[in-house]
Amino acid sequence: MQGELTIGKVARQAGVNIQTVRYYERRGLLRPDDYRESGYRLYSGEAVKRLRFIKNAQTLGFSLAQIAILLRLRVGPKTRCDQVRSRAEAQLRAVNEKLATLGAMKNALSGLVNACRRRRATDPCPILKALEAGGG
Amino acid sequence: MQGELTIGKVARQAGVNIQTVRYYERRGLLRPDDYRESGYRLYSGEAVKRLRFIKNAQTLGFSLAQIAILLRLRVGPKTRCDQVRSRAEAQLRAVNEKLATLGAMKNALSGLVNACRRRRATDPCPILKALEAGGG
DNA sequence: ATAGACCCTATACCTAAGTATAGAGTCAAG
DNA sequence: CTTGACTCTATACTTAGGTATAGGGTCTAT
Repeated sequence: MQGELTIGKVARQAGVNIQTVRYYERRGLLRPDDYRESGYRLYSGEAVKRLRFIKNAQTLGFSLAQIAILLRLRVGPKTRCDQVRSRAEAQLRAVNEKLATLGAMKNALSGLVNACRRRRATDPCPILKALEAGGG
Repeated sequence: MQGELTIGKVARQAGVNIQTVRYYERRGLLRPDDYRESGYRLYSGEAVKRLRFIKNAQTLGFSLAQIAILLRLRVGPKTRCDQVRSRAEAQLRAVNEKLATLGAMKNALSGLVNACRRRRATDPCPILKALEAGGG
Protein backbone atom coordinates (compact mmCIF):
# COMPACT_ATOMS: atom_id res chain seq x y z
CA MET A 1 0.00 0.00 0.00
CA GLN A 2 2.99 2.24 -0.31
CA GLY A 3 5.05 3.80 -3.05
CA GLU A 4 3.24 2.30 -5.98
CA LEU A 5 2.45 5.56 -7.77
CA THR A 6 4.72 7.62 -9.95
CA ILE A 7 4.33 11.36 -10.02
CA GLY A 8 2.36 11.34 -13.26
CA LYS A 9 -0.30 9.04 -11.85
CA VAL A 10 -0.62 10.99 -8.63
CA ALA A 11 -0.97 14.22 -10.55
CA ARG A 12 -3.56 12.80 -12.92
CA GLN A 13 -5.60 11.27 -10.10
CA ALA A 14 -5.62 14.50 -8.17
CA GLY A 15 -6.29 16.58 -11.24
CA VAL A 16 -3.22 18.75 -10.97
CA ASN A 17 -0.18 19.43 -13.10
CA ILE A 18 2.96 17.38 -12.55
CA GLN A 19 4.92 20.58 -12.11
CA THR A 20 2.53 21.56 -9.38
CA VAL A 21 3.25 18.39 -7.44
CA ARG A 22 6.96 19.13 -7.56
CA TYR A 23 6.28 22.72 -6.65
CA TYR A 24 4.36 21.65 -3.55
CA GLU A 25 7.26 19.44 -2.63
CA ARG A 26 9.61 22.42 -2.76
CA ARG A 27 7.14 24.30 -0.60
CA GLY A 28 7.15 21.50 1.95
CA LEU A 29 3.54 20.43 1.44
CA LEU A 30 4.02 16.96 0.09
CA ARG A 31 6.97 14.70 -0.06
CA PRO A 32 7.28 11.33 -1.81
CA ASP A 33 7.13 8.18 0.30
CA ASP A 34 10.20 6.91 -1.43
CA TYR A 35 12.54 7.26 -4.39
CA ARG A 36 13.65 4.75 -6.95
CA GLU A 37 17.34 4.25 -7.70
CA SER A 38 16.82 6.38 -10.76
CA GLY A 39 15.51 9.24 -8.70
CA TYR A 40 11.87 8.72 -9.67
CA ARG A 41 9.49 9.85 -6.93
CA LEU A 42 7.14 7.23 -5.53
CA TYR A 43 3.87 8.00 -3.76
CA SER A 44 1.06 6.18 -1.98
CA GLY A 45 -2.62 6.97 -2.38
CA GLU A 46 -2.36 9.35 0.56
CA ALA A 47 -0.60 11.80 -1.69
CA VAL A 48 -3.67 12.08 -3.89
CA LYS A 49 -5.81 12.93 -0.87
CA ARG A 50 -3.28 15.44 0.27
CA LEU A 51 -3.28 17.14 -3.08
CA ARG A 52 -7.04 17.28 -3.14
CA PHE A 53 -7.06 18.73 0.34
CA ILE A 54 -4.64 21.42 -0.73
CA LYS A 55 -6.83 22.34 -3.67
CA ASN A 56 -9.92 22.44 -1.48
CA ALA A 57 -8.26 24.58 1.13
CA GLN A 58 -7.14 26.96 -1.57
CA THR A 59 -10.69 27.51 -2.75
CA LEU A 60 -11.43 28.54 0.82
CA GLY A 61 -8.84 31.25 0.68
CA PHE A 62 -6.01 29.54 2.55
CA SER A 63 -2.53 30.26 1.31
CA LEU A 64 -0.01 27.49 0.79
CA ALA A 65 1.80 28.66 3.93
CA GLN A 66 -1.37 28.28 6.00
CA ILE A 67 -2.14 24.95 4.40
CA ALA A 68 1.32 23.71 5.31
CA ILE A 69 0.52 24.54 8.93
CA LEU A 70 -2.81 22.76 8.74
CA LEU A 71 -1.19 19.67 7.29
CA ARG A 72 1.37 19.53 10.05
CA LEU A 73 -1.15 19.84 12.86
CA ARG A 74 -1.23 16.66 14.87
CA VAL A 75 -0.75 15.35 18.36
CA GLY A 76 2.15 12.96 18.44
CA PRO A 77 5.01 11.77 20.60
CA LYS A 78 7.27 14.59 19.49
CA THR A 79 4.81 17.48 19.45
CA ARG A 80 4.11 19.65 22.44
CA CYS A 81 0.43 19.77 23.16
CA ASP A 82 0.13 23.39 24.11
CA GLN A 83 1.76 24.45 20.90
CA VAL A 84 -0.44 22.24 18.78
CA ARG A 85 -3.49 23.42 20.63
CA SER A 86 -2.78 27.08 20.25
CA ARG A 87 -2.16 26.66 16.56
CA ALA A 88 -5.28 24.60 16.10
CA GLU A 89 -7.26 27.19 18.00
CA ALA A 90 -5.92 29.98 15.86
CA GLN A 91 -6.92 28.10 12.73
CA LEU A 92 -10.28 27.38 14.30
CA ARG A 93 -10.88 31.09 14.81
CA ALA A 94 -10.03 31.74 11.17
CA VAL A 95 -12.39 28.99 10.08
CA ASN A 96 -15.18 30.33 12.26
CA GLU A 97 -14.82 33.79 10.81
CA LYS A 98 -15.00 32.40 7.34
CA LEU A 99 -18.06 30.39 8.29
CA ALA A 100 -19.82 33.49 9.63
CA THR A 101 -19.14 35.55 6.55
CA LEU A 102 -20.11 32.72 4.25
CA GLY A 103 -23.32 32.23 6.17
CA ALA A 104 -24.25 35.86 5.67
CA MET A 105 -23.41 35.55 2.03
CA LYS A 106 -25.57 32.50 1.71
CA ASN A 107 -28.52 34.35 3.21
CA ALA A 108 -28.02 37.27 0.90
CA LEU A 109 -27.92 35.01 -2.13
CA SER A 110 -30.97 33.05 -1.02
CA GLY A 111 -32.80 36.31 -0.52
CA LEU A 112 -31.86 37.34 -3.99
CA VAL A 113 -33.08 34.10 -5.49
CA ASN A 114 -36.39 34.55 -3.69
CA ALA A 115 -36.71 38.15 -4.76
CA CYS A 116 -36.20 36.88 -8.26
CA ARG A 117 -38.89 34.31 -7.97
CA ARG A 118 -41.34 36.95 -6.86
CA ARG A 119 -39.98 39.51 -9.25
CA ARG A 120 -39.39 41.99 -6.51
CA ALA A 121 -36.78 44.64 -7.02
CA THR A 122 -33.79 44.60 -4.69
CA ASP A 123 -31.49 47.30 -3.49
CA PRO A 124 -28.62 48.30 -5.71
CA CYS A 125 -26.44 45.79 -3.94
CA PRO A 126 -28.39 43.39 -1.75
CA ILE A 127 -25.35 41.30 -0.99
CA LEU A 128 -23.46 44.22 0.36
CA LYS A 129 -26.46 45.19 2.45
CA ALA A 130 -26.83 41.72 3.89
CA LEU A 131 -23.23 41.62 4.94
CA GLU A 132 -23.24 44.99 6.66
CA ALA A 133 -24.94 43.62 9.74
CA GLY A 134 -22.34 40.93 10.05
CA GLY A 135 -19.74 43.52 10.89
CA GLY A 136 -17.95 44.36 7.67
CA MET B 1 -24.57 62.08 1.80
CA GLN B 2 -22.74 61.67 -1.45
CA GLY B 3 -19.32 62.35 -2.83
CA GLU B 4 -17.77 63.76 0.28
CA LEU B 5 -14.79 61.43 0.43
CA THR B 6 -11.59 61.66 -1.53
CA ILE B 7 -9.76 58.51 -2.48
CA GLY B 8 -7.28 58.79 0.34
CA LYS B 9 -9.98 58.84 2.98
CA VAL B 10 -11.86 55.95 1.45
CA ALA B 11 -8.69 53.91 1.27
CA ARG B 12 -7.72 54.69 4.84
CA GLN B 13 -11.16 53.91 6.19
CA ALA B 14 -11.27 50.60 4.38
CA GLY B 15 -7.71 49.76 5.28
CA VAL B 16 -6.44 49.37 1.76
CA ASN B 17 -3.85 51.05 -0.39
CA ILE B 18 -4.85 53.99 -2.59
CA GLN B 19 -3.41 52.19 -5.58
CA THR B 20 -5.63 49.26 -4.78
CA VAL B 21 -8.72 51.44 -4.95
CA ARG B 22 -7.74 52.65 -8.39
CA TYR B 23 -6.87 49.11 -9.40
CA TYR B 24 -10.34 47.92 -8.42
CA GLU B 25 -11.79 50.72 -10.45
CA ARG B 26 -9.92 49.50 -13.51
CA ARG B 27 -11.22 46.03 -12.77
CA GLY B 28 -14.78 47.35 -12.68
CA LEU B 29 -15.38 46.68 -9.00
CA LEU B 30 -15.82 50.19 -7.71
CA ARG B 31 -16.33 53.47 -9.41
CA PRO B 32 -16.44 56.93 -7.88
CA ASP B 33 -19.82 58.61 -7.37
CA ASP B 34 -18.47 61.72 -8.98
CA TYR B 35 -15.41 63.63 -10.11
CA ARG B 36 -14.26 67.11 -9.29
CA GLU B 37 -13.30 69.52 -12.06
CA SER B 38 -9.72 68.72 -11.27
CA GLY B 39 -10.30 65.05 -11.89
CA TYR B 40 -10.25 64.08 -8.21
CA ARG B 41 -12.40 61.06 -7.51
CA LEU B 42 -15.23 61.51 -5.00
CA TYR B 43 -16.87 58.70 -3.05
CA SER B 44 -19.67 58.16 -0.58
CA GLY B 45 -19.49 55.94 2.47
CA GLU B 46 -20.82 53.05 0.40
CA ALA B 47 -17.44 52.77 -1.23
CA VAL B 48 -15.84 51.89 2.09
CA LYS B 49 -18.34 49.08 2.60
CA ARG B 50 -17.77 47.86 -0.88
CA LEU B 51 -14.03 47.74 -0.33
CA ARG B 52 -14.45 45.85 2.91
CA PHE B 53 -16.75 43.41 1.20
CA ILE B 54 -14.19 42.81 -1.49
CA LYS B 55 -11.52 42.11 1.09
CA ASN B 56 -13.81 39.75 2.99
CA ALA B 57 -14.78 37.88 -0.12
CA GLN B 58 -11.15 37.49 -1.02
CA THR B 59 -10.36 35.79 2.26
CA LEU B 60 -13.09 33.32 1.32
CA GLY B 61 -11.29 32.43 -1.86
CA PHE B 62 -13.32 34.44 -4.33
CA SER B 63 -11.42 35.97 -7.21
CA LEU B 64 -11.94 39.57 -8.22
CA ALA B 65 -13.84 38.36 -11.27
CA GLN B 66 -16.27 36.40 -9.08
CA ILE B 67 -16.57 39.31 -6.68
CA ALA B 68 -17.45 41.60 -9.56
CA ILE B 69 -20.31 39.24 -10.40
CA LEU B 70 -21.48 39.16 -6.80
CA LEU B 71 -21.46 42.94 -6.61
CA ARG B 72 -23.53 43.27 -9.74
CA LEU B 73 -26.19 40.80 -8.64
CA ARG B 74 -29.48 42.58 -8.12
CA VAL B 75 -33.07 42.58 -9.27
CA GLY B 76 -33.88 45.85 -10.94
CA PRO B 77 -35.90 47.34 -13.76
CA LYS B 78 -33.25 46.60 -16.33
CA THR B 79 -32.15 43.16 -15.21
CA ARG B 80 -33.75 39.98 -16.42
CA CYS B 81 -34.85 37.87 -13.52
CA ASP B 82 -33.98 34.48 -14.89
CA GLN B 83 -30.45 35.57 -15.57
CA VAL B 84 -30.00 37.06 -12.13
CA ARG B 85 -31.49 34.00 -10.56
CA SER B 86 -29.29 31.54 -12.36
CA ARG B 87 -26.21 33.52 -11.47
CA ALA B 88 -27.26 33.84 -7.86
CA GLU B 89 -27.95 30.13 -7.74
CA ALA B 90 -24.57 29.34 -9.17
CA GLN B 91 -22.91 31.48 -6.54
CA LEU B 92 -25.07 29.89 -3.92
CA ARG B 93 -23.83 26.46 -4.91
CA ALA B 94 -20.25 27.67 -4.63
CA VAL B 95 -20.98 29.13 -1.22
CA ASN B 96 -22.63 25.93 -0.04
CA GLU B 97 -19.67 23.86 -1.11
CA LYS B 98 -17.34 26.14 0.74
CA LEU B 99 -19.58 25.92 3.80
CA ALA B 100 -19.50 22.14 3.72
CA THR B 101 -15.74 21.94 3.45
CA LEU B 102 -15.26 24.56 6.12
CA GLY B 103 -17.63 22.70 8.40
CA ALA B 104 -15.57 19.54 8.05
CA MET B 105 -12.45 21.52 8.71
CA LYS B 106 -13.96 23.02 11.80
CA ASN B 107 -14.81 19.58 13.14
CA ALA B 108 -11.33 18.34 12.46
CA LEU B 109 -9.78 21.28 14.23
CA SER B 110 -12.12 21.00 17.21
CA GLY B 111 -11.26 17.33 17.44
CA LEU B 112 -7.63 18.23 17.45
CA VAL B 113 -8.06 20.77 20.20
CA ASN B 114 -9.88 18.18 22.28
CA ALA B 115 -7.29 15.53 21.60
CA CYS B 116 -4.78 18.05 22.81
CA ARG B 117 -6.62 18.70 26.02
CA ARG B 118 -6.69 15.02 26.78
CA ARG B 119 -3.21 14.44 25.48
CA ARG B 120 -4.34 11.78 23.13
CA ALA B 121 -2.28 11.08 20.10
CA THR B 122 -3.89 11.71 16.72
CA ASP B 123 -3.30 10.25 13.31
CA PRO B 124 -0.48 11.62 11.25
CA CYS B 125 -2.87 14.02 9.63
CA PRO B 126 -6.21 14.25 11.43
CA ILE B 127 -7.42 17.10 9.26
CA LEU B 128 -6.92 15.17 6.11
CA LYS B 129 -8.72 12.21 7.63
CA ALA B 130 -11.67 14.31 8.69
CA LEU B 131 -12.09 15.70 5.23
CA GLU B 132 -11.96 12.37 3.46
CA ALA B 133 -15.53 11.55 4.30
CA GLY B 134 -16.71 14.84 2.91
CA GLY B 135 -15.81 13.71 -0.56
CA GLY B 136 -12.32 15.05 -1.25
C1' DA C 1 1.34 83.30 -3.05
C1' DT C 2 3.56 79.51 -1.34
C1' DA C 3 4.63 75.04 1.46
C1' DG C 4 2.95 70.65 2.41
C1' DA C 5 -0.37 67.32 1.85
C1' DC C 6 -3.10 65.55 -1.38
C1' DC C 7 -4.54 63.92 -6.11
C1' DC C 8 -3.81 62.68 -11.27
C1' DT C 9 -1.92 59.31 -15.13
C1' DA C 10 1.34 56.14 -16.70
C1' DT C 11 4.58 52.86 -16.09
C1' DA C 12 7.37 49.69 -13.69
C1' DC C 13 8.02 46.54 -10.16
C1' DC C 14 6.71 42.75 -6.77
C1' DT C 15 4.83 38.27 -4.60
C1' DA C 16 2.25 33.98 -4.73
C1' DA C 17 1.20 30.23 -7.22
C1' DG C 18 1.77 28.01 -10.72
C1' DT C 19 3.12 26.36 -15.92
C1' DA C 20 6.32 25.55 -19.73
C1' DT C 21 10.66 24.38 -21.84
C1' DA C 22 15.28 22.52 -22.48
C1' DG C 23 18.37 18.95 -22.17
C1' DA C 24 19.18 14.54 -20.39
C1' DG C 25 18.25 9.97 -18.13
C1' DT C 26 14.78 5.71 -17.38
C1' DC C 27 11.56 2.06 -18.26
C1' DA C 28 8.43 -1.37 -20.58
C1' DA C 29 6.98 -3.47 -24.81
C1' DG C 30 7.98 -5.36 -28.97
C1' DC D 1 18.12 -3.04 -28.26
C1' DT D 2 15.39 0.45 -29.75
C1' DT D 3 11.22 3.40 -29.53
C1' DG D 4 7.89 6.08 -27.07
C1' DA D 5 6.14 7.41 -22.85
C1' DC D 6 7.72 8.67 -18.74
C1' DT D 7 10.89 10.97 -15.32
C1' DC D 8 14.74 14.06 -13.67
C1' DT D 9 16.81 19.00 -12.67
C1' DA D 10 17.14 23.69 -13.76
C1' DT D 11 15.52 27.70 -15.54
C1' DA D 12 12.29 30.79 -17.62
C1' DC D 13 7.70 32.39 -18.34
C1' DT D 14 2.80 33.47 -16.90
C1' DT D 15 -1.26 35.23 -14.28
C1' DA D 16 -3.63 37.45 -10.48
C1' DG D 17 -3.48 40.87 -7.44
C1' DG D 18 -1.44 44.21 -6.00
C1' DT D 19 2.43 48.15 -4.72
C1' DA D 20 5.84 51.76 -5.90
C1' DT D 21 7.71 55.55 -8.52
C1' DA D 22 8.07 59.38 -11.70
C1' DG D 23 6.48 63.60 -13.20
C1' DG D 24 3.15 66.67 -12.70
C1' DG D 25 -1.29 69.24 -11.16
C1' DT D 26 -4.54 70.76 -6.86
C1' DC D 27 -6.01 72.46 -2.35
C1' DT D 28 -5.69 74.74 1.93
C1' DA D 29 -3.76 77.10 5.75
C1' DT D 30 -0.66 80.66 6.67
